[in-house]
Amino acid sequence: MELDERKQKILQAVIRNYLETGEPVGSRTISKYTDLNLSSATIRNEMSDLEEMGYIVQPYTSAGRIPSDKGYRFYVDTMLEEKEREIEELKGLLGEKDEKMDTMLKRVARVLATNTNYAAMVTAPRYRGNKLKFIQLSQVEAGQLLAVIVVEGNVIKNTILNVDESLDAETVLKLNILLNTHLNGLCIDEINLAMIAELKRQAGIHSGIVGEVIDAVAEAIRSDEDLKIYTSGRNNMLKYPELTDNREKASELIDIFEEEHTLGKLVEETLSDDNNTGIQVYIGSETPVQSMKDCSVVTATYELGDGMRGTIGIIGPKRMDYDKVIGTLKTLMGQLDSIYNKK
Amino acid sequence: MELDERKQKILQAVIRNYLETGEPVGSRTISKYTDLNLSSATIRNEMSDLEEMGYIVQPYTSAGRIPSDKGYRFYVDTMLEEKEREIEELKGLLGEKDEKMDTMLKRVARVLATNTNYAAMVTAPRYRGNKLKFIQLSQVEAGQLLAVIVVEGNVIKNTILNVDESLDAETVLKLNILLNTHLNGLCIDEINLAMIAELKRQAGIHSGIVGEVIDAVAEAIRSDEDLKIYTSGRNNMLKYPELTDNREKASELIDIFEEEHTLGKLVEETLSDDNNTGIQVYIGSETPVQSMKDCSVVTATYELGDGMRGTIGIIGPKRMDYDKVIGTLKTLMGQLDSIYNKK
DNA sequence: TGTTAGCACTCGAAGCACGAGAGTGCTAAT
DNA sequence: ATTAGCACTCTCGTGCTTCGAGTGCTAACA
Repeated sequence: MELDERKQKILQAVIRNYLETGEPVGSRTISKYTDLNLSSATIRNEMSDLEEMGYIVQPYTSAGRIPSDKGYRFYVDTMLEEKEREIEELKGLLGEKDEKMDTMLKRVARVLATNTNYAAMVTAPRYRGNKLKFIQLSQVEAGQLLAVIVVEGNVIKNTILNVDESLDAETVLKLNILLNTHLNGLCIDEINLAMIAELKRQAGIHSGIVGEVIDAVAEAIRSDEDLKIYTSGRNNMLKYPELTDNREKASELIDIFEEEHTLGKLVEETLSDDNNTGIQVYIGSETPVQSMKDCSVVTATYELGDGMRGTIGIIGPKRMDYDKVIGTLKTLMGQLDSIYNKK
Repeated sequence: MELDERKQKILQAVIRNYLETGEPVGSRTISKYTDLNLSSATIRNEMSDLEEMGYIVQPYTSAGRIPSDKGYRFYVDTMLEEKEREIEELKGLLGEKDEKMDTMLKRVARVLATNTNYAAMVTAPRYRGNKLKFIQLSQVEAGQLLAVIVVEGNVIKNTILNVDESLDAETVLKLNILLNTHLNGLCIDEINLAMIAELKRQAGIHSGIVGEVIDAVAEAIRSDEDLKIYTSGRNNMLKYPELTDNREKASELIDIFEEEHTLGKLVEETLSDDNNTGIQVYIGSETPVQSMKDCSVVTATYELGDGMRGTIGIIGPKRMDYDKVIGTLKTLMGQLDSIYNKK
């Protein structure tokens, strides 16, 4: 059977209507809703076909129809109307490139959540493959060495190292020069064992410290551990009865946001897909996280400068307003881009 | 009417039972439950008295009784059995004094939440009145100056300053020495205008930078803005039907955790009370946050060194296991104390 | 005087029947 | 190919009844 234009129109009408109301939609509604001027009986026949083809389902005999995952997928793939939305609140965020990254991201999450009425998550950019910009060792007190590591994009990482020996100012200065001259401008892949050995050799009796610093640098750049995720609006999930009609479901859903590594899975998936246009939609069972099978997730990758990539995600019910969400994300991407890349 | 020993025993039995079951408790239950060897009829009379005195209430005519806020209050004030609990998982946390503070606190929150089955929050210590330990300026690139500020307790704060001028290494070194010699060991109150003026004078043409650094220091120490709160287990709230029997209630409750300044109110309250023993219990309407009037909140203040104080809070239903929660908090306080203060 | 047994009464929870309404699928007419 | 008509199905809300837990009161008892 073929999905001709009329069937498509009906499918679209069913989905649109269901997105709005959340109720199964019947043939009579469609008959009035569309400009097809068909009677409900005709629509019924068509809907029967659509059901057979798997685009819509009946929750129970003689109820209206609701879209299946396949239906949503078709809708998202072919029927979206790009309505570029203006996110007014977001305008106020621009301009402060070197503002603390985390306040910025936190705010982005909040704006997204309140704007869409879904839950939002934003991951801090992962600086895998990114360049080291600056290292600074300072002796804070005897036996305690503070290592500050700055990575391209002004991401800053502090670590306190405990050292046995007490160092004089000059030694610290020497170490700083040593480290900076050799390591600055390199990305993690370029710091190999040979180089570490050479550094240690030059550091002489302080090779131990160099080792520790290198570890700290590796740690700073290693992204997994540092995967910070900001979320907002998880209570929005409670607004959608189909997601939280019983306690366990609700609890499970709220719980997802507690465990960072669960959300991390979403991120992995998104980032690993290199050739995406930037926006990705997971509908129902398509999501990599099993416990979100009743949700849809829309993710977008943002880029700040060389290879610094983070993810923004919106999590909501399957009947989310894909148009709006995708539009919102797109404008947001644009804004971030113009703040961090063009300028 | 007097609250004689028998009445107390009955009150206690009612509360204990209600804490366990969450169901209104009837006279017959008490009659069997206690070692008083009284018939249900007698208990009924006593319960009638207790109700008249305001310690218990009937949710509706001819149902069992549940404790009122006053009842809980009496219970908490006079009837708690200190069962010092061991929090096994917590043992693993010790020893790492200079570990990153925030991972530590996050973990504390999680352990508390899973251990008690309530929601937990932990605020990072506010270092009001705390001493500056170390300042380090470094030129990261032309026009960008990185200021690292370390406060007692190894709380580290980074700021990037944009400066017009490009400085040579020697100047930066001089500024560092200048700042450190004058400011180290001081707390925010001790850095007055006269001192700032003197510093600026000595900095000569770089007085502008000094000004910015001082601002950054002030910002670093100013606690309100930096009030970080770690939460965990908010989905636990969904486990208690009386808190989340309808959507709005649930949503409102989950929402509380989203807004840091709401939780902040609890903290304010706790910290401002100087002469407390360290643990404070707010029952129902006693809490400073209106939207938590169906909850109880148990907060504790922890101290790390000189005046660095933070708050730990457990939020749950009024029928929370006060014994357990208070016990848990107490042992936890002890552990924190031994890690950070004794050592 | 304090305690207890007995009993009528109250009220919510759970179960059941029933009708209304929305929607379908099929058939026959257009 | 479309549509009107109709019987059928299923959910949802409503009202009714029953059940049981629990109370309050009274009268008897130690």
